Amino acid sequence: MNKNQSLPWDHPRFRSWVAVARACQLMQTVLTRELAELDIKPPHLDILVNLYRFEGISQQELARKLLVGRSNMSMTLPQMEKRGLIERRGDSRDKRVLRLFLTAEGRRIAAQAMAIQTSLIERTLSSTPIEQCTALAESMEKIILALQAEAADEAAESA
Amino acid sequence: MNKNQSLPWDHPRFRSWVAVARACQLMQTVLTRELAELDIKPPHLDILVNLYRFEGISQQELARKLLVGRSNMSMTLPQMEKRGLIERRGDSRDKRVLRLFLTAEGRRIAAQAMAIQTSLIERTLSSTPIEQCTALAESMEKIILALQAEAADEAAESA
DNA sequence: TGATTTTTGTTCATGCTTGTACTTTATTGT
DNA sequence: ACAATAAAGTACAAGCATGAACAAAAATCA
Repeated sequence: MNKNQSLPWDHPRFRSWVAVARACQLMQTVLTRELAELDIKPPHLDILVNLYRFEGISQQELARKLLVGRSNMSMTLPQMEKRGLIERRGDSRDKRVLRLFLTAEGRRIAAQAMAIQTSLIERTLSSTPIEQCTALAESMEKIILALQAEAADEAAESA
Repeated sequence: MNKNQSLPWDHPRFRSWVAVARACQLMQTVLTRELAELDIKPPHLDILVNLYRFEGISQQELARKLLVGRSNMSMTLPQMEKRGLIERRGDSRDKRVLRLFLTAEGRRIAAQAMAIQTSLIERTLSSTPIEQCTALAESMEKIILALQAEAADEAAESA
């Protein structure tokens, strides 16, 4: 036998994380389907939400917040601009940066999309009590910090 | 003002889920980097793990477990077969299905990849006590069930 | 000031995932 | 047995995300 005690799926933390990953994947799938009626996808929602909160942010800053590459923004944002959801204005002080704003239409779609997402989350997590959600958030914050440290380490390694 | 109480990011469950999603995204990024030394990516690891556990599974069953489309398997598995990680043998009873097996090399890579993943998870979740991980897993299981119900609903709707 | 380095954003080639249409083989119903 | 339906796998085109190479502008610093 394969000394079963060392198989990954017997480790409690491993099992926990597998569940987390699976839940995320499913949430993404369902959210994608529900956002289809607004003709947008989860990445667009992430962008809209961030522009809603942080008006006038630059493409670079937005990419950092979303944990994606700059080129991703360079591909996606012009599409959203053509669809009239956002506007890109050059910064007067620094001619390199483009500052991002929601249009009226963008704000409207953002509100609807956030309502859909919020509803989905509330529905899905309704069986998990608030205090457990809070504990969950705290665990995740710690994990996020640990992972950012990992990422920074690897980046430094390659430098 | 925008009646702040209704803004999504003020809802505790919303905030919790945003943290979960972010943690998943970071975990995926770091895992991708660490698996690079074995020249595989997270989807390959998922496949290897499932073949490790469920030898002789069909492509269809594998796709279902991984929550991806059949065409995905049809694209990915031949690549892995060419790289000598897996083997596909026709079922003698049902000539439609291909049953999947790890090669010796595949088993070797799978073990190394699982070690990398386990180590990453243990490292990252080390600051979260075991009993909290267990609670986390239980929350996630409930969420998974809720989401599968959602998915089934929407599938039935379109039927 | 003038040269070097950083920063911002774009472009392009690559690879992954998805959905749809299609072929082959099993199963079901009459 | 035969026709109709369902299931397993494949092929292909389209959409996204990524990383590397690039151009323009700003910051650093000598």
